[in-house]
Amino acid sequence: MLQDEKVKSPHECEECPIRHRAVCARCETDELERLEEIKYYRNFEAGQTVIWSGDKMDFVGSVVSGIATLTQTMEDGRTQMVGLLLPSDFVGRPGREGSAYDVVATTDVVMCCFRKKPFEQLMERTPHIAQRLLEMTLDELDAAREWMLVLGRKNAREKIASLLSIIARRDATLNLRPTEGALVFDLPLTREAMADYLGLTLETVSRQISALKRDGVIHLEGKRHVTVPDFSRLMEEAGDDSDGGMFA
Amino acid sequence: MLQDEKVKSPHECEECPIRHRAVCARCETDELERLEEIKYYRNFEAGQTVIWSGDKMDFVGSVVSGIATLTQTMEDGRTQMVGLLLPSDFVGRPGREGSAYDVVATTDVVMCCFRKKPFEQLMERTPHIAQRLLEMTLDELDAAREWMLVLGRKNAREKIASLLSIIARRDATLNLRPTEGALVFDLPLTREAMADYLGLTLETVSRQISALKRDGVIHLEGKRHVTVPDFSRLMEEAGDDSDGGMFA
DNA sequence: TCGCGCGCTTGATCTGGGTCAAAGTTAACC
DNA sequence: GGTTAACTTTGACCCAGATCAAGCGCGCGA
Repeated sequence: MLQDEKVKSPHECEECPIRHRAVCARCETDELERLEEIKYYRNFEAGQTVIWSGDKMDFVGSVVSGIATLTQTMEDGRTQMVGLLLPSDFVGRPGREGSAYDVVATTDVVMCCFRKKPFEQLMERTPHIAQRLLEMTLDELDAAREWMLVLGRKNAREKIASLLSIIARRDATLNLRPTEGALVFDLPLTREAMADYLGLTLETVSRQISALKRDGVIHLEGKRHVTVPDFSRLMEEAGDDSDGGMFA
Repeated sequence: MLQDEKVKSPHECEECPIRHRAVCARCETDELERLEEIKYYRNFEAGQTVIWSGDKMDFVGSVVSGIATLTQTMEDGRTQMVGLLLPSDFVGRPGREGSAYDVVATTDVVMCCFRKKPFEQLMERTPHIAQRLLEMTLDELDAAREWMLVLGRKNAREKIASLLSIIARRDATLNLRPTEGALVFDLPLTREAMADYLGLTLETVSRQISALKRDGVIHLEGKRHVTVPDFSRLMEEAGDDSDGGMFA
């Protein structure tokens, strides 16, 4: 299962791209050294499963680069994505043996891993880590609740618009692109993955994207490259007016 | 807005019904004394709004008794419940000014409150509180993700069965009822509140409850009193087979 | 005791999105 | 450079659940 996995030469925490957003964000230099002792890197290829639901997890860690998804599957095969893991997001749960979800890399992914036991011990002695993890978990909970509204009460068009606006927004903040006028980004998900995220079928996703294109809300180049000429228009289509603190 | 609110005479933490499940669960006696200094009780009547979405929160706290809900509302009035707060559940978010959701008491509720600032300060000096809060938040996140599957992929009948089995399960653990054979409990929610939880209309909720009754999955006395003759049958109807660790 | 209202049930009809089917696109791989 | 397979689009049709509309029944206040 892991034969195609390569181990990259480790790099220094101080120059890590997610140094100031991951679990380690609040750590002082000495705390970082302690973390550095127990960390290692793992690479996953696009499509590869990082962790299977039910498996016991012997590590926790952060996504350094790439995108992974958290999904739940019913016996009959219906699946629902329950989390989208971007760089700096944390994987695994301290104090729990197994994973409740499948974690799958949707692009090539580099993860910064810590063996679970040592990490848990370190966490007890290092409040900065627990504090940051609490903060991140609360943010994830807010995001999950936002998605409950999307899943429970929005129609297909609003769902697509919601997903696009979220991807656009995080892309703008991650890449710090100027955002003068039009937003431009690449969809990191297939139509099927979008459907799994939104509780739709891939056909409906395709139709609604076509409709948004036809109505001029978005512009498409190829299947994945999206231009949003007017972000507030997209927000309107998503059903949440207030322009989301995008330009705060 | 708060004129009908009464302040109950405070009682001792040591004999508090949620002593061992709330944020304070891990606190030692001395830590509890520190908490006791900044705590106060508030009572809310059924139907009363505890916190309005967007309001700045000057306190955080635990539900001591009764049931409250967390809901999100869109401009056009569509609402989605995003959390169900039972005794011992925590309300409010340290490190954030305003509430993102409406918090509404669905039954009479007693809350154990802490002024936000002092609580945050105390939390910094008391890892036991932060640890417990992290644990509770991770559990809430798991519950939220479970609901995302329900909202995104289950049909109306499965949704109702899922809700019933969750209520049945927590009722069994809270009240420590023997659970020999049939489960019996009262629905703490109106049909409309169930609909808001499940992303359905109240008519569909009503129809599906009638259908489950007709099919012998549940038995109803009045509108609220439910008997589940065969719990595993209910689980099957909910779409998740594995009998949920109910008898662990 | 009556009547009013709220919460609930049930029926009739409509429709958004699912399902099934087929064909178009793109990119990877001989 | 052509074949293939994965991904996507589009069309036709159908059904689960929404919507609209009546009525029921219990509890509360006068």
